[in-house]
Amino acid sequence: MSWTDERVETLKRMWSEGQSASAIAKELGGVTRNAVIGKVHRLGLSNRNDEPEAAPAPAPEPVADKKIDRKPAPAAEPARPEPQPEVAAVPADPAPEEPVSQPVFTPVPRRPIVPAGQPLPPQPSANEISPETLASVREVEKRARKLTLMELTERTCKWPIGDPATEKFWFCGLPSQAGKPYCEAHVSVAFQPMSSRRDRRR
DNA sequence: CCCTGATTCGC
DNA sequence: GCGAATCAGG
Repeated sequence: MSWTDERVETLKRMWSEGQSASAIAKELGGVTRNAVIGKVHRLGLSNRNDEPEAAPAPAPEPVADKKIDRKPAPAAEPARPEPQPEVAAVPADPAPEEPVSQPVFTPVPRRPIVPAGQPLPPQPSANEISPETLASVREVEKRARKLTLMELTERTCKWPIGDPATEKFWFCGLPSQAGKPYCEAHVSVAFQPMSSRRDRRR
């Protein structure tokens, strides 16, 4: 495969979208992520920042006859946001945040909103999940790999376990179902078929 | 071990 | 110019 204009265009587009080199390589086909990265560098767009502002400040230093020893160059780091893969798909909210206290001033600015200690796992609160399934899930969670956010991959179950406000928090991490964000057990509780309950005929 | 981008260097 | 191998890191 060669870098046709079209392929380069796709590369540029995806790269600017924050896609990873491997994802781009996969999309293009016929190339490895190394090839993509190599091309990216050759095209000079390794820096995924195109902020209109942030003028590099030319600072020509017109005066030449000033024997001032300049320091190597401050080189200010713009600090890029680095688009992290969204984990927003996390179901439920085990620890409901204290909804902003009244505009009235309160002597006690904050209270220990964290009961902590309790499992509180039944995420999909609403729906009815068969006790068997639930028990099965609880069982599976005992074998959770307890991964941290960073350790999650496309192939690990991203089901959160525990209370994010405490140390007792981690992600399931067991092998996820192909294409799904969760392992088999968690997929079963995450994706309810709209009418899990005995459909009442009209 | 999974993955990420960065760099090197023979082709 | 190309990209595999390698490096450095989360």
